[in-house]
Amino acid sequence: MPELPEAETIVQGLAGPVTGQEIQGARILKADVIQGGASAFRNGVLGRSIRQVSRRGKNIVLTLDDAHRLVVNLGMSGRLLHRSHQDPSPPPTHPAVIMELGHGETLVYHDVRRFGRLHLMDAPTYGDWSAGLGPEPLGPRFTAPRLAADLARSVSPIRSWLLDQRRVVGVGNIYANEALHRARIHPQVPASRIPSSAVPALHRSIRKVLRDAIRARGTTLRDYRTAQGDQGSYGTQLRVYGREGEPCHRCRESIQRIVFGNRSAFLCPGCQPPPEE
DNA sequence: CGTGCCCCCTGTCAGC
DNA sequence: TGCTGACAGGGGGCAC
Repeated sequence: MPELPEAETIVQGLAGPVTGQEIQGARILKADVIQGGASAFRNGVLGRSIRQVSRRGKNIVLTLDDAHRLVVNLGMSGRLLHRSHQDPSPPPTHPAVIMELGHGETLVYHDVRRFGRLHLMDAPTYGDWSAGLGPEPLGPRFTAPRLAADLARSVSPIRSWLLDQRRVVGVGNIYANEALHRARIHPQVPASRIPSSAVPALHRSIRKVLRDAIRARGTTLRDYRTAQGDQGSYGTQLRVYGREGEPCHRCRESIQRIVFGNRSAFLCPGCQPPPEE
């Protein structure tokens, strides 16, 4: 579910409320979301303070005062919610982990499908993990020349390439499809067959879609919520994702849905010609 | 090694 | 109304 814009929005909503707070209690209701064992997790977080809230790709990273990192991957349906004592909103329906912060405040990991994971890492482990991921698409190391060089080394369909977090982080199925439509590239074009002249447009499209989605506080299709439980509004700006049969805003042709790599891809057959042969 | 396919799990919705 | 199957923002594991 949540891609970079959703994770970024959660980080922005969480930083103020939880930075500096001590984790005074940890109730693990669904142990299968904890990577590496529930008791090690509980022992590792109890009594620690949250020093910083940040993000690596789609993952939310809580840096603790002993330099350990609590990495939260939201999977398809995960939410990371800050709740205060007098919170008027109804209590979460599928809490998996509840961390108590004192003053009646809680940090709740909520996940219906439980594809998400909470992983407590020591500093070296975090470094290794992060080093295995691709560049941040909104960061300085993600440049059009680097993208062109990286694309040239893979025969994967470009949509699959964009979803691979070792290549570039943070792009998921919604924003991959949106960026490819803007760049007028068919999702099944092999990465290495994208002409270098087309790479700057793809680079620009990826960054624009992600930035615009952050501004809209993400896309809520069903499960995603901000740290305060609110919905994101980028759904109204989607040009292809979920619009099968509706007209392309550019050329009025009917948006198509195709399936490969076990996932739906959405495209405009007028704007995004299929790869030859 | 790179690539593609299956599966993890629960909920919702369309079609019958 | 209720059943069945398809499908859903992700990613790990495994076969080739």
